[in-house]
Amino acid sequence: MQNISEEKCKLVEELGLNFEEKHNLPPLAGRIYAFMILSNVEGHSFEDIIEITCASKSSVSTNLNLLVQLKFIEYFTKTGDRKRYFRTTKNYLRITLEEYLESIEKELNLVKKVNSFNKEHNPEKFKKNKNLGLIFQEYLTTQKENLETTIKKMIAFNNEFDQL
Amino acid sequence: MQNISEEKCKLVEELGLNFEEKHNLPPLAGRIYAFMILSNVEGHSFEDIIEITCASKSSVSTNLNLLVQLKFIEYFTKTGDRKRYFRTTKNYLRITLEEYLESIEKELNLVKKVNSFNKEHNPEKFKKNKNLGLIFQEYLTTQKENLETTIKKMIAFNNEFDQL
DNA sequence: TAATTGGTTCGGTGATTTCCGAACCAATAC
DNA sequence: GTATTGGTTCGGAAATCACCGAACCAATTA
Repeated sequence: MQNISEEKCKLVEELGLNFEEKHNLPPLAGRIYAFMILSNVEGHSFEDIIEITCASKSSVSTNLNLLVQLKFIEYFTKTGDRKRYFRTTKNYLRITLEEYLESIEKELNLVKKVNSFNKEHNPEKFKKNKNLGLIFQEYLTTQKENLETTIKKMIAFNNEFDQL
Repeated sequence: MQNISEEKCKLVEELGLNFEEKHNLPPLAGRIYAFMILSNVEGHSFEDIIEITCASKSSVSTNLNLLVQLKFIEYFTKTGDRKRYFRTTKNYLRITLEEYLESIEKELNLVKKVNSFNKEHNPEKFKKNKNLGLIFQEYLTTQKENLETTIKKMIAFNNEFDQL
């Protein structure tokens, strides 16, 4: 991290680590993405990012393409300029939530499967843990609903914003 | 996976993978834990687990100890028997939720930090995304509350159960 | 045509992870 | 004391990952 304030640098490190974990990104991708979220500039060139992250051309290329492919970032061009400029996609928060939603749905299915497996094959155990299992299922369902309404809110907000 | 039905075997694989991801466990630990959750028997010996998982003594030892240390499982002994018997801890669901809670709290803090950073350093950007940021923060807060009430419910249920 | 720019692809290296086998240790059985 | 049982510890092998540099390519400029 060059030429950026210590505060920003630290926050990039922390936020980058978070993306790394939550979205299974390579460290460099996490840092690039974190940097963009904390940046005011609308569009960073390939070169900018090399300089800022102190990484090699090849690594930056790979990781930028990964982020584009996963729709965390997008790029645009300027006429008469061969460079590509990168920025976070407008919907990055929504994409994050949609990812969570998918993962919660997967877990909810799994929990249901486990519950029904134990109900059939280990009835004693199921009886003993029945209520806990149901509480957990209920929890996941609530999480799911919260996610769904939040995503709807975000979509509504974006639509409203686009019409201005 | 030896001597267990194909259905159980598949579910162990799936559930194990889930634990692996969600709790950052080594694959073998995930499978051991998954197997125990799907099992009726109250207490599996070291040998049982070696046989079931088809893993080496050393790996099983390491991973059992890891699971004990993380409080996913616990062991007990029988008088006149040197073996240790392992079972899932009674509170494994609650522990899972408490882990989630911690991770949500961390994320909520981070989001607040990012919001206040952008508010100070990138006011334009902050203004544009203000509402989205707040919606996200609100979402995290709701998740947190849901977690907290669920944990309380589980504690209450366990207390009630213990008194029987 | 030759040189430069913007970026990609490929082979390899160092770090990390997961598991194994062998040696080992401590408690019990003979 | 010696053998067996139950389990731990240690060194290393195989697999995976993140990153790098060098070679490369395609479009533009000189």
